[in-house]
Amino acid sequence: MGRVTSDGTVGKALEVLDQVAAYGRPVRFSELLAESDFPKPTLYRFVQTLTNQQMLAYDPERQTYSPGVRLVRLAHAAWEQSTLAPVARPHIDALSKAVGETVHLAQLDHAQVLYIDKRNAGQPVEMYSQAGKVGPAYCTGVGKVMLAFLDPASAATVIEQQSFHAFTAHTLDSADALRAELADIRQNGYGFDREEHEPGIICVAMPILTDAGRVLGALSVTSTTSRTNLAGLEAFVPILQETAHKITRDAQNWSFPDYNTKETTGI
Amino acid sequence: MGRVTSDGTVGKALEVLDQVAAYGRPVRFSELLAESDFPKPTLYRFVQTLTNQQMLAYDPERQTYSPGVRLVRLAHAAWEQSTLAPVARPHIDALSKAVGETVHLAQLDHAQVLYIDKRNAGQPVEMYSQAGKVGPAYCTGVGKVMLAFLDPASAATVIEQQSFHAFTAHTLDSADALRAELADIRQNGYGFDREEHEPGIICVAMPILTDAGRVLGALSVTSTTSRTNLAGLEAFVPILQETAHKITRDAQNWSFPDYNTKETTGI
DNA sequence: TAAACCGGTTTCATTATTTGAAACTCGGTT
DNA sequence: AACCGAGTTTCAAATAATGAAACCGGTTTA
Repeated sequence: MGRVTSDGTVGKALEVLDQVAAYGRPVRFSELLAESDFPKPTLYRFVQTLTNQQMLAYDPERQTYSPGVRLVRLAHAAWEQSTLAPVARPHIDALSKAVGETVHLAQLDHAQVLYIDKRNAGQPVEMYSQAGKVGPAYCTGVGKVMLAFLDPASAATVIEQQSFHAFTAHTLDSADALRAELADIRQNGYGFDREEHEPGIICVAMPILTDAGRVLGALSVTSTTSRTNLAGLEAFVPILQETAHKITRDAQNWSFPDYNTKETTGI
Repeated sequence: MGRVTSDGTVGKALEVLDQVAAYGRPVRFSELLAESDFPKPTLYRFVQTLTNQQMLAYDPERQTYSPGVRLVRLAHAAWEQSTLAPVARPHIDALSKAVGETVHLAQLDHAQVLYIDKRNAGQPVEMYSQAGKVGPAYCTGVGKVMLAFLDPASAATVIEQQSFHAFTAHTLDSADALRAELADIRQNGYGFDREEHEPGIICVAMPILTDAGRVLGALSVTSTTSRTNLAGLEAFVPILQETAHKITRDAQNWSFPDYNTKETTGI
């Protein structure tokens, strides 16, 4: 678990915050302590401070900690300002309506795929996904297309960090297999998920690149093997490409108003 | 802007994070400095640290900072674990389908309403576009019903902090007017927004209370004066009440599995 | 052309905060 | 009555944060 560069006290506190978030359920202090490098009083004080600050929530009943509501407020601002979501929104609305299947918008965050937005079309697979959720990069359509177009140095670093857990029989199970697949994707300009993450779930994915070729994010259309097949999904490539280009265009022109009232308007 | 109790370095850094988020647009260092109590190098180092930690994102092009993607990841965990959203989800899905109008789920966060989830009658879930957004408590349906059933001491504190900005001609413009309205709401068990926040927008709201009467959150059904009127919305009271009760029941039984794999399953 | 200016960045001695071993509290065992 | 484990507090030593001042590179002003 290589630490980034631990910037002082703040970095350490945020490390603890991450630790709590990683559990995916409320945790007791002792559980954190067992997994932590910090001595007991140090960890204790971090948890106290974070709780004071509403970055953690404490349940006195169960004596557990979980990520706090303040994060929800902060994340709204992050989502609106630091992700592709606001620019992409109208385009993925249109895409979703046109293809009638579930659409995902994702960005790369460290070595993982971070889902930024999603549209469920008509009668979708009840698949459980949401904005803010993270997934593996090596076995999702969006993950692979982003890796494929990442600069070689960064790509190498990210590939290094993949775990290659075999979710299904089709999951790519080694760095070499992944690298071969990425070369393929670079060739075509888009990629598939061939039931590599979940059985029965397939998708076609398109990178969103700047004119200079830098990766901004990725788009995908997801379906099931019972409704269609890879050839069927491939038919969506032109509209995906067009949507990606529109997002690129808008992202590059994206500029913030000189003055934006801080007043909360609308809901 | 009264500081809570400023817990050391971490508290100060988070104060800066809040400051950036409050802008609602990317900000320059100098703008932050002008508004900040911190000396230049101190503020500079906080911004540096937060950026390193991906809590802020730096745009070298424009030389601006905005809340970072790490928050989106963390907030997902917060939303899943520390809010009513996961328990309420199936119930507001059903409610939304039944009433065919926009449904909101909110909680009280400090003196503000924090929107936790929402369903658009036509289009489904659009995650943090609304969730995470904050609004005034004194002029929204959900805000007023939560205040009405808050314990008197907390309610007084919150009322104290309202600004009573007149968004529309119908906005309650004083603490006294608000207190009278709250008494009314306590009487009825539910409340309305009579175009108090936005012209043409009306809603009926229902508190979500524990059996002991503690406020957990609130639900509302929103519509427009062109489509219906208050009497029309009042027809939704029984189903809103039923939904609120179901959420209460589930929230009280809510318990986390003993062991939950950390593996990312599904998307 | 020089001088002042401005936003951003770095230095470094001073100061205040963090740190963690140890010790303590409080329920619940043994 | 002694023990145990989870959580909490103490306090001197170690460390990290602090901020006045100075610096840098680009732009405007005199």
